[in-house]
Amino acid sequence: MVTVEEQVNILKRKAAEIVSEEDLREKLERASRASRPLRVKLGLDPSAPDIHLGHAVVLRKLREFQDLGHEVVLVVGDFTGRIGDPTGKSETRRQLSVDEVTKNARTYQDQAYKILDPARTRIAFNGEWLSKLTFEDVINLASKYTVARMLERDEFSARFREEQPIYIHEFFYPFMQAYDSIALNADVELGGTDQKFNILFGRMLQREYGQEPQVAMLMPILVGTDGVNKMSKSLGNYIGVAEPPSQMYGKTMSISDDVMMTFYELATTLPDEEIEAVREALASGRLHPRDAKRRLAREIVALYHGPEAAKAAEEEFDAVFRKGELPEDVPEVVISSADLADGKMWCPKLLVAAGLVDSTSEARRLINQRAVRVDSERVTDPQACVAVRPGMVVRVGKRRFARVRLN
RNA sequence: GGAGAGGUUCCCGAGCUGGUCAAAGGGGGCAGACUGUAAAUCUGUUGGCUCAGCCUUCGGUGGUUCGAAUCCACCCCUCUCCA
Repeated sequence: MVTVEEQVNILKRKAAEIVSEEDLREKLERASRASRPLRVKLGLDPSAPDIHLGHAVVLRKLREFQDLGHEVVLVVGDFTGRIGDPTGKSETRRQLSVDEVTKNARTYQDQAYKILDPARTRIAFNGEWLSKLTFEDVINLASKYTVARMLERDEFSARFREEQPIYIHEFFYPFMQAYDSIALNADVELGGTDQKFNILFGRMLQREYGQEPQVAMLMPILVGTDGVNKMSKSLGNYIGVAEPPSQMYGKTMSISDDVMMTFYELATTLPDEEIEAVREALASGRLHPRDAKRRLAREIVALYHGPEAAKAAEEEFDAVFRKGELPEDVPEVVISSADLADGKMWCPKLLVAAGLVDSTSEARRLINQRAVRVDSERVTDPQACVAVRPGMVVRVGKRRFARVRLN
């Protein structure tokens, strides 16, 4: 049996903030005495089902709760998703159909189980309770908070200051998320530090509804591969947990040295001492940053695909990018022989057909920029026609490849 | 409801005394050089089309004109102030 103190120590590791640690300890104590697990909640956005290393930071913490015997509830925001959330400006976020939500939730679940223990995970859809609230209920909820306090939220205050529109219904998102906590009677809610407002909101609302407030556990936000913005699907700077080993490895190698240690801390499960050792070796110059990053990439791939795959990914990476060889798994594209004239095809057209570029205009530009190769022959003339042979490899830039198959 | 400011290409943001505007500049993206597929730096490119030309773009719809992102009318949307 793990003592409460030990639990607290495990759980606070790597957390950015806990509101409050005292509450957590108390809840753990009571739970332990009553041999009842804590109910730990995480909300999911059903519109972007791909889980990346940023999510993994939070999921891993959830896993720790599970390993200590607690219960995890993943709340799929199907209701929230159906309403559509116009964050930012003009583009109203697309409303999702019921089918899409279930499909996305499924994908999410599959990916999340790479980290979580399915046996101790419960999935809930918030439409289950939110769709039942009456207008009166909603008004009642809304009466618990003031506009001024709502505007304390960073995102709102910034938009207000910059005279950007804030729609009334956006004020309801914190209420919805908080109500989830009430509906579940959550003991703990996890999230990134960017969720602080929403999660604290849950605490306040639970108190209003006579529940014991949940503990807010905030995990650090992982930066994306660009090293600047937070990792997110929409920014395209993410490494997905479901990505193939070679991509994971490559993407990791492309992050900047500056954020490498952050990745060591948040994206690997290495013990603190190991990470410290790497940091010191780097600082003293004993370790080449490239080699530190190679190790990082191996660690990350191994976490999701196993050590074998990590090794293979490294070998392939070396072959492709250090020796300039072709990757093993060049995606095949089928070209219809009906599109050929005399066995040849206009090069820009070929690139479009191969799905390597979006338009012939783009292809022309890339050819002019000497970025296009057919079987390692550089194409320099945008007018060029190339003889299309099965098995030939078309390449754009360093990382876009396609192997041609006829018909 | 009234008064004012605004809606421009992925984003920010010029242009708005009508043609020389596919639209300055910056950011981001992509590509090339240099490298460690790092960063920094330099260079090119960034609507589409078999492309020295043509086609579609500047909130929407109509109009004026040989010609409109630029002028006019109406409409839609955002922000500020007043009520």
